[in-house]
Amino acid sequence: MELHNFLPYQLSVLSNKISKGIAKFYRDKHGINVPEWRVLVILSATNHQTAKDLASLSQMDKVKISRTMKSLVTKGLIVERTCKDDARARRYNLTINGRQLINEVKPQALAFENELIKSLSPEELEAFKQCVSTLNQQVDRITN
Amino acid sequence: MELHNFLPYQLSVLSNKISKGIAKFYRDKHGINVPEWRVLVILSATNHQTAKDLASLSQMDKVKISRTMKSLVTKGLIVERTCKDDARARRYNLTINGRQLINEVKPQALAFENELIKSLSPEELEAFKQCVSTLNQQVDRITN
DNA sequence: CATAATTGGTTACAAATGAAACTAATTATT
DNA sequence: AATAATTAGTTTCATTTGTAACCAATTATG
Repeated sequence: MELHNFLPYQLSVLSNKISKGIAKFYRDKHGINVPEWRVLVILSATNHQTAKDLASLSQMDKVKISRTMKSLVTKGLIVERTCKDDARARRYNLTINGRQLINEVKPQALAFENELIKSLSPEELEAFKQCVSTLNQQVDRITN
Repeated sequence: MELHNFLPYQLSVLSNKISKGIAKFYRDKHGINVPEWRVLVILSATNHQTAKDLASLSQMDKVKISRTMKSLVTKGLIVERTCKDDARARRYNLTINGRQLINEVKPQALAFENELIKSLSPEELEAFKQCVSTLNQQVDRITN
């Protein structure tokens, strides 16, 4: 077994490199981290979610979400509103600033992704994404 | 932009799930973590490396390696020997215990990988690995 | 309807991580 | 050969993360 040929390792290295590359855009210029970025992206598509929703949509655990929401509120990027149907929960919405940030960073993130997948042909990319999806289901099957 | 369609996100989720799945084997039973595991795997293939070598081979930074080596020595899984040609460096070798651990965990890790890639056809897998490699080079190109 | 079980979210504590400053040895430069 | 620059590795400190315990509200059960 060579670490370099071990798929889990290869994926980990690749994924970390990519994440770091993109994080650079929003960390350096806007001082937000990966969990914050993910929550903002989700809210920019489907506003007005609860922490529980966001945890599920982002695949992050509830503790991380809790801390992230607190931080985003402090930074003025989202607002917290009470939840009519459940007094334990609250719903979150982007503020003007939050939306502005997203509108600024999103194109850069997409450009990065584009630059990246430019190295694959459309067919290769399609097949690749399909594999990622298949593998994802398979891990779930194995680990549950 | 939907987070679920964003390749960097998909890869991150997949990679983390897989890593956790494998880490379970060596964490629960042997109390070692991912960096420790990686170093042990490398040493099991090519013993007698310096910290610098291990950092490069494992793609982890020198601080993490430094801490990992210390911990592995403490756990009796590797031994530290002085380096003839450079008094700053030392070389590391697996102990009997270290080798035993690797021999026990490696098959489980490989079995996990096998179970995983079973979901792809040999051609799909080949193409997938090729893409991973291409993307890796492309990230390096972009970020440097 | 009272109580038990569950659920949404937070807090506290320990461990992991990253960046920068640091020490000591080596190599390069003059 | 003396000094400057680089390199191997460590330490320190602040930030992030994970686990478990926790509180309060909701739902289920007898």
